Amino acid sequence: MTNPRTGYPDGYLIYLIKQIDSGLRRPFDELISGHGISTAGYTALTVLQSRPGMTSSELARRTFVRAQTMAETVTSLTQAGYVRREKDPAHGLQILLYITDLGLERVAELAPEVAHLESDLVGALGEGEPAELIRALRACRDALAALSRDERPSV
Amino acid sequence: MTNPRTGYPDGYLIYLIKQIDSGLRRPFDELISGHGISTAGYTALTVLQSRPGMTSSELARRTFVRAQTMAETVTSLTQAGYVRREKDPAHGLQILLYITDLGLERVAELAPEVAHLESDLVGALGEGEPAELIRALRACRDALAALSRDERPSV
DNA sequence: GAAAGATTTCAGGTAACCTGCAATCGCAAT
DNA sequence: ATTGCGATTGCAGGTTACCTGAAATCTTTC
Repeated sequence: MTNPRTGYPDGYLIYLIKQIDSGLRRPFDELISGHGISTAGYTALTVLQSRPGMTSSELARRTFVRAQTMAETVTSLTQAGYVRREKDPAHGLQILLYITDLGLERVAELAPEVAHLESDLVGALGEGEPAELIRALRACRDALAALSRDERPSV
Repeated sequence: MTNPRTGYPDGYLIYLIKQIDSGLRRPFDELISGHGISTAGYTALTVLQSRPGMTSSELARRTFVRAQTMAETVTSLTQAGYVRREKDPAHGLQILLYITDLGLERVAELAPEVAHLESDLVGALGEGEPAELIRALRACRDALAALSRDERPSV
């Protein structure tokens, strides 16, 4: 009933994460809709901003979705002019993705509002706690990545 | 660009939460499908387990979804025999929800596997860190709840 | 007792996932 | 070299979990 690793009921951590994600969905969608971009698209765009030249499949692995799902997202971003596709000269098969100036513009436009929502989210936390929270969540994310590598090398 | 409250780029905390939620989706779905229950249904069921006698609308507020959405989930749980609906004698309109023995059975069945997934998730964290993480996430959840109360008293 | 608010229900729609299948290419081993 | 395997990409078809809109019923408030 009570998980010795967490000190709370089994599944409570997972429940909390799902609950927060659900609670973010609406305010987040409100922010970005009206800027001509979807939630999935925004996520992909921010990853491409910090890591230009990824393939769609790499992007899919990083965000824990199937390659086919990410391909759809990337297609609409490309059609909107936020992402540019370039054939990899070394790898005839792969197509490398780059965020365009227009894409950078959209992300920059949204940054203040996203930062504001994030500040609301951590508003009740004390000094240094948000950084600590992020550190812990990164460890969880990495654990999940290791899990999905082991269990489904590629489907 | 960098949020002074988090010490990380704007939106990174939100990104991490969405990423982890996405990473949990597949292993979690794998766990519970095959036990005749959906993700949304499982969530509602665990809440009803700890707080019997809620209305569907209350449940909706708690999980940050619209009342109509929760009504659908509750309908299928009722049809499956996991939830019992009882007219509130004091409030002719409200219908109170109770988890049934069958519902409790399903939740109990799944508890070990959910606990295992959760242990994997926090596997890289040190002594006492999971409890600290949960505490911080609860504060974030409460901040979100306050937000949604203020901005949309009820739509 | 009428207006305002909340709960429930029905109807219709969408975003973001999924599986399955096929074509193409790189790479390694026979 | 050719055969076979894994990875990337593309196309087709579904599902889940959300959403809005609108109406009926009941409670509360003025």
